[in-house]
Order: sequence, then structure tokens, then C-alpha cells
Amino acid sequence: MITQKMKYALKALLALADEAARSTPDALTIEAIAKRADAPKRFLEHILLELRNAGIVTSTRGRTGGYSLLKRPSDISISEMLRLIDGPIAPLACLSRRAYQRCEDCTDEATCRIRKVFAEVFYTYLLIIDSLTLADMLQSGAVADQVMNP
Amino acid sequence: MITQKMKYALKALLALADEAARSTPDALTIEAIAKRADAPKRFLEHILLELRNAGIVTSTRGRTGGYSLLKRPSDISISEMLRLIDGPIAPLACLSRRAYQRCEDCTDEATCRIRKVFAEVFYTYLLIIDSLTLADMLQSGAVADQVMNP
DNA sequence: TATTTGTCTACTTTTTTTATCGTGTATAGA
DNA sequence: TCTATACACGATAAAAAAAGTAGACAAATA
Repeated sequence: MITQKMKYALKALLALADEAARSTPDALTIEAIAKRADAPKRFLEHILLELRNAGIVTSTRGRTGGYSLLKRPSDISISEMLRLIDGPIAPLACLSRRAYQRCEDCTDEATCRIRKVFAEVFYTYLLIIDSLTLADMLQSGAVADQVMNP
Repeated sequence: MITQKMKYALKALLALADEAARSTPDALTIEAIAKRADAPKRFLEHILLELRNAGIVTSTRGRTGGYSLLKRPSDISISEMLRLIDGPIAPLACLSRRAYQRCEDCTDEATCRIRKVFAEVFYTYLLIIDSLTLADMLQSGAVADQVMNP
């Protein structure tokens, strides 16, 4: 399950992407984004800060200030977002590249049967999720139901 | 990330499967499983109880009592285990079949752009994980490193 | 019947998630 | 230059989930 925070982050990015697609895009205030994303303003503030520190959005202060998208939607990967907001996406810490952590009780990673099977799952999962970007979310259309109720 | 509890559960099942594969299998006491799985005994107790209630293992009480595998390893699916121990595996509650929950603020699921993209991911993920069973974990061999460090 | 081993309910602790608050800083415009 | 507006950032708090513990009880067998 992705966290509520991640949902807020994605909704915020969608709002910013929609704004960026307009003919004369403005910076959106946190308040405006919060309204569009149905997110608590003060919580969203932190999320947007993280997105800014990661170089995904940019912000300006003062009267006409607000947030806007820095990267193009096609350059914002979903897996990058997941890692940023929700932390490592590997099913086991010992399978994570960026947040690798050895299991305490593990004697030999190479022969660990749990690691082995989840490595296979994870590898395929990565192939899918690494290829998805915010741009893939922008094209609307009710594909969800086709997929889930074939 | 799978939980520690899930790791304990899988290790316990591996221990039981290994025992079942012997020429004269015995029931394993919680204590014995705890030792093999490096799990706190009193915690493992709860886990084993859940596995028993789910019909995956069976138990006998008294002097020669203990736990043993009820289903065959090839009939114990990893996704079933994940759902049992860690809860729903869908990335969004509104994508879960067994633990479906509508998102509060969602106006239309069919056009929700977040739901759409995660539905695609989830569908493919399900295909992989639904096909895996405990039997796939039993065959050891260092495949993990080949997969992760090609 | 005494000892061993599982059963069950309740509780505690720790960590993570989900926020909220206060104060500070930059900026545009009157 | 003053002031209203908006982001910045650290601290704190409440709620939920994960992880672990404890005690009393029930069944089985030697």
C-alpha cells in the first residue's frame, strides 16, 4: 500500500502538471494545491518542500509566489517518487540498491531462500515501475476498469 | 517492504517444509521453529496460530506435540501469505479485490489518474507473485545475485 | 497425575505515519 | 519603505501500525 502522503504528493504533481499544460501557467500556492489535492495545507507544505529539495518542483516566495513543475512530466518517474516519499521500494532491505541494509541474522545472502524468491519478483516489478512517469498519469481514460475487470 | 513478521512466517514455513521433506518427519515445537527462524518465541506463537487458522499448518498438543505443514509447499502461495500476514497487497485500497475500500475523496474511480497507473502496475505484479509458492523458495541456489547484479 | 506443549486474551513498547504550530525569511506591490 | 502575502524550517503531538511480552488455561502423553 502506498501511503496517504504519497497520494497527496501525486495529486499535487498532477495539479502542477495540469497548470503547466495551460497556455499561461501560473505558480500555484500551497493553498491552491491543497484544495485541488484534498490535502491538509500544513502537511502538504512539507511534501512540497521534499519535492523541491529533490529538484522536481520549484518555488518562489512573496506575493505572486507558489510552486510550479521544474522537470517535465515525462522526466518524473513514479519509482523515484515512491522512493522519495515512501522510502525504499524493495521488498527486503538486502535487495535495495540505494538503501541496502544487511539482514542481521543472515548468514549468507547468496543462498538465502527468501531473498532469492523476492529478488525475482522485485526485478520484474522494477522493470514495470521504472518505466512509468508522471506523463503516463496525465493521459486520462478509464483503463483501470478494463485492467481490473477484464 | 515486507514486515519482520512476514520474514518470520516465511522462515517458519521453510523450517516446516524442510522437516516435512525428511524421511521421518516430526512435528516441530514452537521453540524449535523459533530457534531455526531466529524469531522471538512468544511472537512466533501468534504467527503460527494465524497460519493454523488459515489452514496452512496443523498442530498437536502435549508431549510429542508441535507444528507441521498441512498443505504441500506447491499449494502455499506467496501472495496468500502476504495477504494473510501483512494485509492487502494492492498499492491502493480501491484496487484491492478482497479488501476493497473506496477512497474518501474520490469522485470517480473510472477516471482517477492515480488509480489508473497503479492498476497497470498492480496487474502485472499480481501475475508474478500469484504464480509463486513456497515450493519456489525451497530449491536453493544463488539466483539472487545473478538477478540483481547482471 | 505431572510435565510438556499448544491456545487464547490482554497488554506494552517502539516505530511510523499523519499531521499541526510557531516563527522566520523573501518578495511584490502600494 | 512598509505591509500583506507566501514559502521555509524546525519542533512537537496525536494516532495507527508493527513488534514483542505475559499470564492463565487446555490438551495430550508418559
